[in-house]
Amino acid sequence: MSKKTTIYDIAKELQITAATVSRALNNNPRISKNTRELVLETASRMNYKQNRLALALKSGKSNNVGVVVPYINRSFFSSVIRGIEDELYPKGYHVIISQTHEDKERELKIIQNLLNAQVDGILISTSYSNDEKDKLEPVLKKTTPFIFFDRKLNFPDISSVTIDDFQGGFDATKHLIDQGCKRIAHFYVNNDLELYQNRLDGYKSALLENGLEFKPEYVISLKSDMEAGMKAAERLMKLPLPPDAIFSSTDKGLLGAIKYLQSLSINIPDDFCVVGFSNDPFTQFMEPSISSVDQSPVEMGRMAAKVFLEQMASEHAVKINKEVILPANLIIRKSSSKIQKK
Amino acid sequence: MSKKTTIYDIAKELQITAATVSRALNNNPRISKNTRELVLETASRMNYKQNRLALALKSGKSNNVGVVVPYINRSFFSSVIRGIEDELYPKGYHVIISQTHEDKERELKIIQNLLNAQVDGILISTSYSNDEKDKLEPVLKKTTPFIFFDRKLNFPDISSVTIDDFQGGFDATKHLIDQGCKRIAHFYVNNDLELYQNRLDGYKSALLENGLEFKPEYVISLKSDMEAGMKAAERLMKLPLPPDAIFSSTDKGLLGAIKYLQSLSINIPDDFCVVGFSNDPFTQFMEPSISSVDQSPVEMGRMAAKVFLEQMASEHAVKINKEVILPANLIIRKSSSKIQKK
DNA sequence: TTGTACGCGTTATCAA
DNA sequence: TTGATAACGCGTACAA
Repeated sequence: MSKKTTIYDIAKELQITAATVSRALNNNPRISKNTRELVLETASRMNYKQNRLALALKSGKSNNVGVVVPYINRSFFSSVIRGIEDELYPKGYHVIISQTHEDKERELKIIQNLLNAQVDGILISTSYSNDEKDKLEPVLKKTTPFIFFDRKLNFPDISSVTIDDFQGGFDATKHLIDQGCKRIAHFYVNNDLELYQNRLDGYKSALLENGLEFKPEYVISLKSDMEAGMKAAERLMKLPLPPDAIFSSTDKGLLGAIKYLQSLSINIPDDFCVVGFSNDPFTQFMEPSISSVDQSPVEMGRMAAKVFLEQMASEHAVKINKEVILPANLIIRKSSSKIQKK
Repeated sequence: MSKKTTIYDIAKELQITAATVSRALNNNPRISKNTRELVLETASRMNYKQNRLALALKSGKSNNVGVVVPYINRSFFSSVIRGIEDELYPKGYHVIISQTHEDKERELKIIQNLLNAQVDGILISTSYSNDEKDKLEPVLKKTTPFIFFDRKLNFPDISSVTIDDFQGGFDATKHLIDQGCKRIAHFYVNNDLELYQNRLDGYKSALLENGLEFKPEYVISLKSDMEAGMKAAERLMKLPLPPDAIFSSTDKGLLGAIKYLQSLSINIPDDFCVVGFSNDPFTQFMEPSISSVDQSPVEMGRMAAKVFLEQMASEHAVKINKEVILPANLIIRKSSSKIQKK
């Protein structure tokens, strides 16, 4: 209805000047207790609300932070955002969400757009690409702080928060070996994100350290969905010497494999053990429940936010390049508990 | 590095005035083709980016929309947001996310905050409360468009997008009856959100229309978690005449019940049928897969965004009060397929 | 302690 | 077709 009240309205009402009102509102010491109280009172009576836009324009600080993810309704990403928001909201920041739909072009546009909107920083989990590193490069040269989480790109001077994917891959594989599995296959997701490579490396390393041979035919490249997982499992089981376990870089892919194995009446975990990656919520509800490597998404979000805040605090200092690597936590459930299941 | 270039920088470079630059940039017809091209060229050369903040202050339109939910990492809410963002981003809007943590005080502060940030509208799924209707009321009187989705409050002149919870409850119950279930229990979530009441009403209505008696002892109030679901099921099964089916308003609660029933070696669906509500992703992966009422969250988000856009389009017209009710879709899976399961 | 004046980056109005 | 100027709402350096 009525127009929004500004400090000018309050000033007029009180026969003083807008500057005085501003001072009163901002707890500026250079003002009498009397007028301050008067202003405060009138402000609340007139239902005054500060216009953050004007403040932002004036100060050059919008108090908005952009968060860019492929899709916000993926459990992992929404949880990271949960963490970011939890950490940033109390500090007065608002979180602006954008989804790239796993599209590199769109990602670039989104970043430009956020920059136009004068966000104070951008937290991003980048989309797949094919050697298009350069595309993002010019935009990263800006003064606006960038922080990668989970899916990072290797640029100098850009901070990142990731988990230890190598360790995750290693632990999962080692765990399967400890269960007595001898022929461990791996579901690999084939794109340019180095995190999948790291998990694969962890897998290899665990095999070798434990005297098991690395067999290329046991590594299947697939997309992260059930369908692909079923096909991958089928391919594996038709090998002359089929594996007796799978460590999968994707929970969804693993799910497909499980369905396929069950259709063959293969018992999990007695005949075949599996471990996934991501600890997607559904893994704990399945029967059997699925072991998976947890990525602590909420923690990751909080940490990314903290790194951003640090960056802001050290204002004009040299650009910080902080690489935080969170631990990967293997969650052992029934799907790989051959030894002592209850 | 270098400061951001403004239209003044371009103007100076070209020895013209900022107004002219602005006109060129905005395809204003009142400018010569020559200078326009010159400006456009120089702008891109100097890497000019429009400052949306200044534009927002000037125009009174921020092109930001606030979205308020209890927690963004709940599957349902993150999917609604997915829909909202998908619809709004192409129209040039940015989505600002806030979480109430199911806290009414916080919700109010968040709304004030978003209003201060000059958002063009607020899409909200409200938190539980206890008759605190009034608390939100003053803030809803603002000119800024509000739109409720899923969890609505009954205020005049406020649009809403919900699903037909009554129909959902009715269909789920009717389906159980069709499966031959005679003693159907209901998990009810007890708070002031009318949607749970509507589901209960649908349940009652289906019973009565089909000649089944409504028994209060078959309706259990609980919170939406596994623990509560287990206890609720235990209580039901210790009744002199235990039920043979459950229609639950919450998937998580139902999950607990299923775990309990399975611990009693009760076979689902042969001995006992269950249907949940929300179609949480995990329901389709379980064994047996769980029937549930789908709420089309992404669609709901898109629709809420559309209603907002309509509201914006009809600018100074009378406040629109649009109540969109989307259909509830019962998804039948194994957990309630007693008759013709494959 | 308070008022005056300016600038943040843009667009719109009016005049030239 | 272009220029000059005001205005959006706020905070602050400077002057009083």
